Amino acid sequence: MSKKQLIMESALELFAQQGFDATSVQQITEHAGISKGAFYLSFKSKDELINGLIDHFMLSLISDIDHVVKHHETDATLLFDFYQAAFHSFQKHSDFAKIFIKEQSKTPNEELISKIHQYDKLIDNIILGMLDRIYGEEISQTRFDLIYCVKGFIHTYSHLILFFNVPLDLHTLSRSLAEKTALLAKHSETTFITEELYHTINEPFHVHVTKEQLLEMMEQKIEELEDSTLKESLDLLKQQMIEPSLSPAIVKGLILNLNNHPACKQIAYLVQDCLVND
Amino acid sequence: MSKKQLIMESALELFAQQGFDATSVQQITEHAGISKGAFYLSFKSKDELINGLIDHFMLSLISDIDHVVKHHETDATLLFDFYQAAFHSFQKHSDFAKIFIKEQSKTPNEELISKIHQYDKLIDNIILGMLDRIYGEEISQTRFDLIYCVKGFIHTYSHLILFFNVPLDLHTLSRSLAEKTALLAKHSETTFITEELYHTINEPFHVHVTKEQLLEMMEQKIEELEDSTLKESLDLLKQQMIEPSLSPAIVKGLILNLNNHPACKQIAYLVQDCLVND
DNA sequence: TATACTAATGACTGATTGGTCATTTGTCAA
DNA sequence: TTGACAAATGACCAATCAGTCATTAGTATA
Repeated sequence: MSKKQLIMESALELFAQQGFDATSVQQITEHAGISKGAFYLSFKSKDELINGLIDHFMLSLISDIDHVVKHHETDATLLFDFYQAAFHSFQKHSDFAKIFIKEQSKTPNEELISKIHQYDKLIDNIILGMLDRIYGEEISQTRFDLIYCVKGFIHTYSHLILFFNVPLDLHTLSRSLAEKTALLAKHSETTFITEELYHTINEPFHVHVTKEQLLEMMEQKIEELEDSTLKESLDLLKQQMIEPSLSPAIVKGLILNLNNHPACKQIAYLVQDCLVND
Repeated sequence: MSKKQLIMESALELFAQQGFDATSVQQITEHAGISKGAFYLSFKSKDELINGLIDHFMLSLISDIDHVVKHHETDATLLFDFYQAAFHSFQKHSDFAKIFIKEQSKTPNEELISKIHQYDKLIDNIILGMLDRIYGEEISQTRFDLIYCVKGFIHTYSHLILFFNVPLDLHTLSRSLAEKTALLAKHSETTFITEELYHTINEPFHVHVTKEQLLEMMEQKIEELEDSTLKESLDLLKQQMIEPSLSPAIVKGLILNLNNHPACKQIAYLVQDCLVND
């Protein structure tokens, strides 16, 4: 076993027990039976070690479930096998999994958050691909909500697997979740996460809507809408963006008008951003 | 605002951004505009502050959703109102909620983990009570699994609410989750979490606020409040706790007075627990 | 004004951290 | 045995932490 691997395994165990911050490099090297200096021959810093661990686990998990989804012949047992693969992967790398669930969104390291978010998107895509393949058009209204439900199931039940030392029947669990997922896919009808919302969430950093783009979006919305109050509010706000003339209170009120209608919330958000920041 | 409150609010903001460990007492006191020494006049240690914050938020959340579940007349909209209350509470105390979701089972502080686990069990009981009330025998095989599904839904969608700065329609979200929960309750059949397993995981427990602690909290609240009705209600209930003399109807009315004011809901919950159980 | 008391301060302590580097140890070939 | 080189060490550093305490500022009473 290479020194790097030795360190990673020692660190893993301690991180799972105590978390990143609470585990010192000293502890890691003592646990691995090496000196502090030797640690820094293998890793440039503690952060580099953490990054390496995250990469290792996430790639392992993702390739596990991706393999199941991609190389599956009949759709009949796909959901079941997906859950089975996910939970097995969690169990196999339980120390990794514990860290991942515990330190989900710690904030000292911007790079790390972005990395986890990227992996999360990959998982989303695998789940979405699976659901589309099984249900096709049937779930066109609820496919993004279904992703969140599947991830919610995995999260809560993983907690059970990882943090309670009881023998669990993963076969029954996977069967149970496959049944639940199928029920939601076939009968759920209410859309909460629209395609638009989903894409806004998943690209929050790169999304920069220019003033021109926003004006165009407003124009389009005005044509789509029926309600005259909303149409008028949008039109006034559009003019305000081109040539400010209204008082702040009026602008605020107009934005509130939009906020009251679900179909306009998204655009209200963008308009507010644009008019407040100018 | 008392110094204690000032510190708690300052700390809250910083904890939500950076986490517990990454936030120093120095930072908190600078943000609050007081000296480091003054911090230790209000709190015995940093841990005591953290404990205080957890207690404050969890009791607030629990009393919010408990109130909805207990005082609901028709079962028809109960699920919807439950989700609505939960998400509103999360949004209202979004800094608290962020901390709770981030640092779930983090610190090596044994006491804190146990505390959070105990609150989690309280929430489980409220959810279970709600589900039993709506569906009764119908869900006898799946009631414990349903708890985990409801919590899974709340967890994933809370993530959306808390960590992405987008406008969300909580009304639609609650409707959507109520629909999903109803689907699972009515059609799901596979049991994974048996009664035995559930009780193995959750050893019995009580969050116990002693009478003395509660009296002290009431005392403090009386000083904070302005409204004379609330002050008087609290004072009468305090005397009632020391030396019962009022009729049950009066006590009930006084508690209702408190319930009408958001800032007192949580203390109302505790007082009710104390006076009803005695 | 003098006195008594509490509230508030911030320099300080001792412990711990991530990271460095002069030194030692181990392992070769010559 | 020697010399050359890499591998490994751990004392050390600056920074930071939670928590303390002698001192000062502020306020109310006599």
